[in-house]
Amino acid sequence: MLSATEENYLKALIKISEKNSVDGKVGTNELAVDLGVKPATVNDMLKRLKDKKLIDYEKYGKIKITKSGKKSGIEIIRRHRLWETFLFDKLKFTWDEVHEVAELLEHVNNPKLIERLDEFLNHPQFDPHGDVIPNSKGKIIIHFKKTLSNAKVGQAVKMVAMKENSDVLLKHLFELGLGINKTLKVIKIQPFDLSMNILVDKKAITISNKLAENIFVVCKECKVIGECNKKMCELE
Amino acid sequence: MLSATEENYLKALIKISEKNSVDGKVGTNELAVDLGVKPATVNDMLKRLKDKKLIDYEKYGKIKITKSGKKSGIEIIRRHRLWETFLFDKLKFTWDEVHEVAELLEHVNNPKLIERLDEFLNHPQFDPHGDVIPNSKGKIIIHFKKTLSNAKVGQAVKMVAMKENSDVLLKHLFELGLGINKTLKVIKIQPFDLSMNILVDKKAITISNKLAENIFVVCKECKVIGECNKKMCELE
DNA sequence: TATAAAAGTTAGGTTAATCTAACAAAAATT
DNA sequence: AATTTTTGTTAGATTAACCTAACTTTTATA
Repeated sequence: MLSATEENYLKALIKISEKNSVDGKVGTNELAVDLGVKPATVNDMLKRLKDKKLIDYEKYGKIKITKSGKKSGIEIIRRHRLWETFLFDKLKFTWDEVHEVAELLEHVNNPKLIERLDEFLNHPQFDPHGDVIPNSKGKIIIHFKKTLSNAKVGQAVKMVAMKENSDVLLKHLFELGLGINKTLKVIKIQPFDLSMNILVDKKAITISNKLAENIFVVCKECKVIGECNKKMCELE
Repeated sequence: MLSATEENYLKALIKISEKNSVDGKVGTNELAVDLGVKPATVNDMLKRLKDKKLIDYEKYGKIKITKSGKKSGIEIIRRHRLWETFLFDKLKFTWDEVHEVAELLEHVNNPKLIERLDEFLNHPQFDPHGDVIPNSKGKIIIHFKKTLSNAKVGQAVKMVAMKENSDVLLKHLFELGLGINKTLKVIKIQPFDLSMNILVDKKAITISNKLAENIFVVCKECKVIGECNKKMCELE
């Protein structure tokens, strides 16, 4: 069992090591700054996290999260992002309000709660900030996050997710014949309002720029979600 | 600001003093047993709660919660019961599973979260156990909780709430012309399946016993919710 | 390369929440 | 009323999470 504080350390460790993405190693001060505590406090905690085998760490060395630490940390991130999605989609919080509240809710540790919440939210893939929600196995499906509004005329893209999961959006997409895994080809973009003429299932439809901004796509080459990489991707 | 532990002490104090309803005073051991800690621990906490003016307390005397303590405690109970309702209505937890999870969620202290949740759940008046949910002003509307299935032939009752707030139930009630504050008069009860013929807005309808068990009513005399008292009430 | 700056550590202290063991007061019973 | 039982209190420890102040190691730079 992890305390809320320990969970926050793991989360911070993952966040920082992803930013300084060289070798994923983090310093004591860096962690202290991020968590808003003193380096001495971090030092205490490092001993405990090491005892629990959540980090690899030697005196005066750098901190590296272990596999088990990362697994736990990703679970916290999953909870955080699911709660953010709940607050945004269901309770109508704005995207800038959700983080603070999710920061509290994420420490409620009950696996069934999270699975049911995920189900209730329709297994969302992105939180309201557009960050990927790790799945229940702790796998982060990394795709090259771009909205349809980034696509150029002539490009073929595949829809992989939507920014929000509201009933109105879902219904609208359904009526247009749009959905996850559909291939969309951009035929024309109206310069005036940026609305798009696109081809879906051999049918031409028109969608507004607002809608295009809510649809996440990958380039057609990225056939399997998660296998898209920057060099291959046609989308900027 | 109250810690989760302090919140639990207040909740326990309200619960126990309502049970031993003579003068609402509680003993140290009693509290210790309820909270699953040692009396010595309770003693420490009593000092802190007294400093914060949440309880009245003198050495070797009985504990009495103050007005301010009660206000905070009722707020926790409100959160708890709203979360229970959420878990039951939306996440399809069973009524016996909700308590444990709500016990964790209730300590997330964010007023906007609770107000939005209340709204999202359609301002429920009862939790899945049938306990009253205090309103946002901390007022507990006490009505004589009985379901329509308790009414006798010829009785006129007023609908005050429903046991759950699921979409299916809400829709069903709407289609039948039933809703909060409607007056219902029982015309006949079928002995075979206990289904009822009732009069609503001068229209006769038939409802199943299952539905009748999900509708909370007060006797017609209790015109204003909260002013119903046992002696007056026709319902047993 | 010597030294100053930055980064990291240790020792010792605090607070909340818990404990055990010993003691004191109040209540119940003989 | 005296004694036993129950109830409540105190003192002293522990653990997690924090702190400050002093110290040490590493790194950067003059």
